[in-house]
Amino acid sequence: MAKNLLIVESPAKAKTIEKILGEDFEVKSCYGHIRDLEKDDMGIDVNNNYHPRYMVPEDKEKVVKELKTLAKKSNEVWLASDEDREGESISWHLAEVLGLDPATTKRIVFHEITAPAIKKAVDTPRRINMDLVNAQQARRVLDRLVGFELSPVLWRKIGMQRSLSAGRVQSVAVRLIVEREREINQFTPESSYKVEALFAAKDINGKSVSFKADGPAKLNSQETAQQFLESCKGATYAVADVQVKPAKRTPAAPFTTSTLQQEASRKLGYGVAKTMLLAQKLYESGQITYMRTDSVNLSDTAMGDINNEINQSYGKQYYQSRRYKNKNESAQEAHEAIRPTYMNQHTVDDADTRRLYELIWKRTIASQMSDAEFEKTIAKISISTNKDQLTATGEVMKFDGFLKVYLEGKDEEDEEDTEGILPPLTVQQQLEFREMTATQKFTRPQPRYTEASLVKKLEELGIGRPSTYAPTISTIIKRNYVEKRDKEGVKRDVSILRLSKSGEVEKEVIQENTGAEKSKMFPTDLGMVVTDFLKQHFQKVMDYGFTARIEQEFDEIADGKLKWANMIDSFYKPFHSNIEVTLETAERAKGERELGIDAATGKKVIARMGRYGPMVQIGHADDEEKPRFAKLKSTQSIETISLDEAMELFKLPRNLGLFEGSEVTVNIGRFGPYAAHDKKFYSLNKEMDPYSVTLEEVAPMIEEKRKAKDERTIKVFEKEKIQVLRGPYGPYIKQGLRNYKLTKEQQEKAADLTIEEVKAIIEELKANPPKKVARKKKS
DNA sequence: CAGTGAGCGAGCTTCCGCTTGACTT
Repeated sequence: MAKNLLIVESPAKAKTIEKILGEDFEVKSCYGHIRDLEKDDMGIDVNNNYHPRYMVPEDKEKVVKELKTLAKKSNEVWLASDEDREGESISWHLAEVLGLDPATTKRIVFHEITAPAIKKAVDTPRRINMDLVNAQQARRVLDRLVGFELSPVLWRKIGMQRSLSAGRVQSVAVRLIVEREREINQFTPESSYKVEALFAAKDINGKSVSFKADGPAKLNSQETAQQFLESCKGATYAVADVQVKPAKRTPAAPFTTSTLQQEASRKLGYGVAKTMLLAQKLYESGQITYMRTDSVNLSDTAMGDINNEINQSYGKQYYQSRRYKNKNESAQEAHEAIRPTYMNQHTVDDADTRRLYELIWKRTIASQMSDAEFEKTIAKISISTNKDQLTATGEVMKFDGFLKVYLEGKDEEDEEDTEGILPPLTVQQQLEFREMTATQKFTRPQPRYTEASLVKKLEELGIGRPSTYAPTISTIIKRNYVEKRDKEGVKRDVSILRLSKSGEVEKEVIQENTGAEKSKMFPTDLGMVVTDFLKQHFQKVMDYGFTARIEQEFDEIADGKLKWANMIDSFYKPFHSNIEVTLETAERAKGERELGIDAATGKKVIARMGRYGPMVQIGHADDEEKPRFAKLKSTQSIETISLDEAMELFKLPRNLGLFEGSEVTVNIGRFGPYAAHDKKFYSLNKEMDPYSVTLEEVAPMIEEKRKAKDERTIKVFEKEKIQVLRGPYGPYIKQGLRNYKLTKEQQEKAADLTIEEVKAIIEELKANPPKKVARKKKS
C-alpha cells in the first residue's frame, strides 16, 4: 500500500513533521521554489498577456526528479508549503511539475510545527488558491521586468564596471544610504548651553552625597549662559517642590528576523549575514524555530512552556501573559516568532551559536514577564537670586520584572540616560551648593545606517522580506554601491562655563571627538551617481512608497478583484516607454562637480566618474593641451573633495632622481604606493609617504627588495616566462600567476631542472591537479 | 600587478524571493 507524500519547503521541518504524522506519511522538502522564469527574453511574453515561461533551474533538477519518483509511488500527494503568497505559488509549481490536478490536490497549511497544529491541518485540507498564486506571479513578473530592463540602461548610460544592477528593492536601499550621507554632509551643528548644578545633601544614613540638577531651558548662546551663571552668584538654594510618581516599562515583543538582526547588531556586534548563519545552525539542529519570519506570535505550547519556565526560575510574580500584534502591515506571518524550541534549555553547547541562542532565549522569556516598576522623583529647586528653578530627577526601581532577564538595546546612545538616585529631599530644605556649569552642546545629524538599522528602515517601508534582508545588503556591497567601514572623527572645541563655590565664573575649553563611526554604511561615488540617475529618470520605481502601493494591488489580485496581467500592463506600458526614452535621450551620467581653478594654468578643475572610478581632472578634453588626471583616494568622494585636496593628488607621480643611472619615480597604483625603477616595481614600506619620501630612503629599500628577490630566484626561463623560486615550503615553479608544487625529489634538484622537465611537471599538474585537503574545522 | 580617463560596438553583465548544501581557503 503506497503512502501519502507530504511536501514542505524546509528539510528541517520535514523531519519534525514526519515524526508527528507517523507511518502513513512520507514527508519530503522541496527546498523553496522549484521553478523560476527563464532568463532569455526575460522569460516573459510581453506581447502575449505577459505569459511567464518557467523552467526548473539546474540546482533544482535533482530534487524535482526525486519528488516526481516519490509522487508516482504515492497514493496521494499533500502540498504543505508556507501559508503566504510565495508558499502558495510553490505549491502550484509543484502541482504543475508533478502532474497533479490543482483542482483536487490537497493543500494544507500551519503556522507552527506542533502536533495539534499539524494534525488539525491534515484534517482540514483545502485546494490551491489560484488568486494568491496569481498575486505571486504578478510580484515575480514585475520584479523581473524592473530588474532586467533597468539594469541594461545602467550598462549603457553609466558603464564603469560590468554587472551594474538596479531593482525594486536594492535601488531604494542604496537611495536611503545616499540620502542619509548627504543629510550628514549638509548638516551644520548648532550649539546651545546646558546648565547643570551640583548639590550635596544627607542620605538616609546621614552621609553627605552629591546629586545633579538640570537648569531651565537650553540657553542658545554663550552670552546668555554667562548671564545666567552671573545671576546665580552668591545665591542660596532650597527645595521648592517634590513629586513622586510611579513609572513602568514593558518588555519588547519576541524576535522576528528584522528585530533579531537589529538586536544581535547592537548587543553582539554581528552583521546581518553572520546573525542569519548562526540562526540557521540553531534551526537546523532543532534548537530554535524558523529564523526567517515576520511574525511576533508564539504557539500555545510555547506559551505554556514559557509560563512554567518563569514560574520555576523566577516565581509567579514575574509572569505576565502577553499577546503581541505585528505593527507591520506588509507582514505575511507564515511562521511563528523566533524562539527556542525548548524553553527549559537556557543555553547551548556550541560556542559559536551560544551568544545568539541566549539572546533569543532571554528575549522570548522576557516577552511574557511582568512590567518593571519604578518610582520617579522630581524635585524643583529655587534660586534665591532669580526666578528660575532647577530640576533634579531620580529614579528608583521598585520591581525589576522582565528587566531581571533582558533589556532591549537602543540604536542611538542617549547621553542623558543616567538618572541616578536622589537623597531624600523635603520642601524648604536648604541645599549645599558645590558648583554650577554651563556646557556647550551641539545638535547632531541622523546617524549613518548600520546593516541592521537599514533592515529596520526597509521593513518599515514594507520593502524586502525576511529571506532577502541579508542578501540585499550583500548585493549592494558587491555591486560597489555602498561599503561598510569606519570613519575617524574630528576634534572640536567645547566651551564650559563654571560657577564655583567662591562665586567666580570661569571659562574652560576642552576638546571632544565628533563624527567617528564604526562599521557603518557609506555610499560610494558609484552608488551616488547611479542613484541620481535612477531618481532623475525613474522616479516612480525609486519612490519610497512604490512597493507599498503595488503591494495593495497584489492584495487586490489575491482577493480576486484584479486580473494580474492587467495590473502588470498598466505598470509596464509607461515604464517601458520611459526605458526607451531614457536610452534614446539621457546623457551619460558622470556625477561631474566643479572644484575651482588651477592657479598654475588657470584651467578648470573638476571631479567626476571616469571609466575606472572617481577621479579629478585639470582642463578639458577639447583643450589643445591634454587634460591631467588623478585618481581619488579610497577615502575621498566626488561630493566632498576640496580643490586643495584635489591639487594634492596631482603631485604624483614624483620623480626622485637618478639611482644607478635610471630614474626612480613614486606613485600610488592599484595595490598602493610604489616606486618604479629600471622597469621594475617595488611597494613602498608602510611608513613611507609617497608625497614626501626621498631618494635616500627609497634607494636602500630597492636594493634590499632586489636582493631578497634574487635570493628567492633559483632559475629563470626567460622565453617561456617560467621561474623556479624558493618559497616558505621549498622550491616551486611559477608560470604567470599560477604556482606549481614540486615533489620532494624534484625540490632537491631544483637548480638543475631543464626547461623540458619543468614543462612536463606543469603539464602533469594541470592534467591531475593535486587534491586539496579540507582544513580541519575549528573545534 | 603598478594603465587608463572615449568609444570603435565583439560579448558579457541583471531582478526578488523561497530554500540549503557544494564548493574552496
